Amino acid sequence: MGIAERREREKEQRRNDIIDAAEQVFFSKDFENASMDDIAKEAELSKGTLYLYFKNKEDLYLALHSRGHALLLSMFEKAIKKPETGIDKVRAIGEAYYQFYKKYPKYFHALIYFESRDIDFSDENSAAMICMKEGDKLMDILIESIKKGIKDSSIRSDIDPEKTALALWGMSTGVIQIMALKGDILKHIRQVNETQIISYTYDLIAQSLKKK
Amino acid sequence: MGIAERREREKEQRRNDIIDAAEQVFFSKDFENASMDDIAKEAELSKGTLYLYFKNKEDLYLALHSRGHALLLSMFEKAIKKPETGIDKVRAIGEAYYQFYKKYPKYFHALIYFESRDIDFSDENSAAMICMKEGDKLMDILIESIKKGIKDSSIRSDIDPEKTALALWGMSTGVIQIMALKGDILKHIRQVNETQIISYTYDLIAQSLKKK
DNA sequence: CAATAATATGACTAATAGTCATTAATTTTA
DNA sequence: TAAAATTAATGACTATTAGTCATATTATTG
Repeated sequence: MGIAERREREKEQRRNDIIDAAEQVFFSKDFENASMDDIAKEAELSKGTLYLYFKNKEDLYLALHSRGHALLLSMFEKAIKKPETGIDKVRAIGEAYYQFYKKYPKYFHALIYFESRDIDFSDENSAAMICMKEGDKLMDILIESIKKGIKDSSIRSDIDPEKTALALWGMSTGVIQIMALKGDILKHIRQVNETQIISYTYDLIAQSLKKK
Repeated sequence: MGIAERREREKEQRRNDIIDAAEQVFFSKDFENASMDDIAKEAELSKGTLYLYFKNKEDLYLALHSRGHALLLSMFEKAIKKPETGIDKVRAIGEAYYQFYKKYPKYFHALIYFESRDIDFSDENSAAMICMKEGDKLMDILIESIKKGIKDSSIRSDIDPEKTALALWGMSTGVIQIMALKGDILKHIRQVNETQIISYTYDLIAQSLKKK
């Protein structure tokens, strides 16, 4: 059936158009200040139509979250290609994460926005759950790089790859987040610069992973 | 003038009563789902009165943020008393931070909630700015402990206390935050436990600070 | 070209942040 | 102490907006 397929394609297209519009609006105002009417106007659709494609405002925002994840994932995949050793791959992932934040600060913000909200994960097929699983792919890349590092002896063999990946993930997110929000003020109050702090932190972390 | 003083006291008292009510409501529902009408009812006041004491809903929430900061500060101050060496003080601060999250998860949430929002710091005397300065006190304790560690040779002398404190702050917040939000699911998906990850992370960090 | 199915619409509802004219309570003054 | 003045409290009201649903439009099919 060619017609059914075309309709499916058109539906997907429209869905994407809506996300495009949402991106425009969510990125110019923030989640709270962006209204569904704004997005509908931007998409040149009625508000009701938005709700045909997305359960609610949060669901639509999570679609942006997904785009951000996909973007970050591709950056991670690219980042681990060049470095030879595991430790260098890990470091490259960290660097890619920071570059992601620098290039796409709004996407970074979208990612962490939901990290700081209590989300309902009870529904196995909710958009939130799908996001969670996407995040897992990022973790897997990190875990594999750590394992590689243990094998090639660039990383201490007594560390646990999963726990370490989780720790690295939390630590790097935390530091980038603090700089994202307070970087400007910290530059005034203390004499520190964003990039400085990030690479300083990464150095600290790398030291504790490296085989001596 | 005794009367003016009493009025001042009464005003302060009422302000606190409102924060008490807000705490009840914000901690049972979350920021978005708690309404000013709810809080007014809880405080047995009219909604208009709330706006006599607080500029807006965010301002009222920031009052909770302040309480959280004060609580955390007292825990930090207590934590650094016992340990002798600087590195042990730093570790004790980290432990206190985690204990704060375990004991007062709602306060922890209130603290990080605003870390993930873009806040307007343009007004020097805004509640947000005051919060920011309170956070600085926490940083100072950390910085002093690191300096102490350098002096007593428990911490490497080639690190920068300010940058390190900032890095530690971001890292520990990030890890606790990830466990706060996803700890339960991670327990299912991966075989990791919250306390485990936190102490594992702290060990990693401590290793990179210690003098070898 | 009906009849049917799939999409889209926007007026409407309910909820709620924040305001402000009015009322109540307290303090000052004469 | 009683009127005037100041300060505090009220809640009806406005504006905004997430989400719904009966109706209208468009596309498909027999």
